[in-house]
Amino acid sequence: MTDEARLRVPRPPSLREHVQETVRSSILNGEFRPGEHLIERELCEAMQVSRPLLREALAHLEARGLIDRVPSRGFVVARPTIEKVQALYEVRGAIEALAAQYFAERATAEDVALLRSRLEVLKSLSDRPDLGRVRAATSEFYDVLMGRCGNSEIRTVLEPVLDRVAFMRTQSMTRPGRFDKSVAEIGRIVDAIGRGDAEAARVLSVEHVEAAGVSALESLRETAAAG
Amino acid sequence: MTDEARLRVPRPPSLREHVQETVRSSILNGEFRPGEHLIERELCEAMQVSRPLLREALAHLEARGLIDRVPSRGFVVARPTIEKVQALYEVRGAIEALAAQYFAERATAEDVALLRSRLEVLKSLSDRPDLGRVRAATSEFYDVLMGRCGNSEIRTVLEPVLDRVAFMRTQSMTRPGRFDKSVAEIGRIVDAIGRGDAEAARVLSVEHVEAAGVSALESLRETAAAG
DNA sequence: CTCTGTCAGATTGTATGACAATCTTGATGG
DNA sequence: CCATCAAGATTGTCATACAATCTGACAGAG
Repeated sequence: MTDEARLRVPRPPSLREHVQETVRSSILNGEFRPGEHLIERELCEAMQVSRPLLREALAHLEARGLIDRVPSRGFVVARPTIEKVQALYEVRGAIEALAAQYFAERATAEDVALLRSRLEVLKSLSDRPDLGRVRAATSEFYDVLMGRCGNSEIRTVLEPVLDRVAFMRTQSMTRPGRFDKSVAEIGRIVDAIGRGDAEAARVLSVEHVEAAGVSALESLRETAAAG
Repeated sequence: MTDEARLRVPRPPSLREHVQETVRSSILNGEFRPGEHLIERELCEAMQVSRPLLREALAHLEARGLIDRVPSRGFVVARPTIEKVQALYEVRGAIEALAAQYFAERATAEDVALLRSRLEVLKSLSDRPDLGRVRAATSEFYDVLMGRCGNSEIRTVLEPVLDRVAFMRTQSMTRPGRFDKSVAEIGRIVDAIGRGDAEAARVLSVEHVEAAGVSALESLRETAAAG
């Protein structure tokens, strides 16, 4: 780490950043549904910010693929199609596998311990899987995985992908048995990482995301058929 | 493809999109140098657009990692550090390998032929490697690879990564012998794809990007030492 | 009763102008 | 030569405006 980074004094997040994160989390936690039209004036009033500022934030989220722009209609929350979800899970698998591999190869014992502790939180939720808690714990697990895998750019690439399948993930997590299975799979990945077995961590990650993708697609097909 | 997509009438690109692409290409072709401060008023005047519009475009580019925001100082063209470039090449390798693998597994004969034709253009530049032409031909090659590999999301993830190493790539391409070697490596990847050998395409891609990364890091160290 | 054309309202796309907060620069004085 | 301070430049944010476009409702025709 350079001096520049070490000595940086923490700044309060800019207003725009705050707006951005507010909209983002509203989408991630399902407050804004996929396909929903985001009306600028309403959002401005709700957050008490100007339209240019809001539009900056929305442009940011658009670039991350979380919302789509429809010409002359404005922004809508990105709607997952089967094809897109399939593609996203494939990409997610490749990147997450890379993260797990590097984590096994490069992380310190302390990093591994931290990852284990995040896994324990996930395990502890197994009996009573409250959706909000599961989301938070999962997000914290990934925060450690992405942040300490020894590749600073994995986060910038993986985070948008995770955001875009967040909606699917909460859906598929509510399928009976899927959450427990998922936690068990993650546990095996962490075990491999703990052993320093990068190849196993990689393969298990690919398999984990593949299984998650199958589950997500199933629930997507169900809701598509139901709706 | 749905009717919705087939019947869509082409819209002129919005002004904002145009601004965004103009700034992007100015960065990619080196008109704006890494670390350079982008002064909003100047850009507005040069492009004859309003500041809110310009800032929307910049917010978009910031989300893609092409420019950085420095609090109270505005936007600067992202400056590649050795760590970041290293990390970006690692990520690029994983994603590009996935693209090559899927291309080998999923693309039609027509797709492969198109990819080959793009490779031929690259080969034809070997004797007189004009930088602009090389950039254009490389970009067209990747356009086919990303667009026809059978995973629509690889582009959304890989394109920003390629943008962010574009500067390094042009630098490393000017190293004696690197361009020819690179084209030869790409040729072997395309051959593997042509044979439908997905595993070979994957491995060769990883190796290709690794070699490119080594070359990029070498030239980065040189310029860092020189500057 | 259904279809089509039209019009009012809502919403976006974009511009202008403004102002406080902050940063940079250069001048001033010790 | 160094420290200090003032002036200028630039960003962060806002309010407002207006034309272009879309939506939905309504009226009229078949």
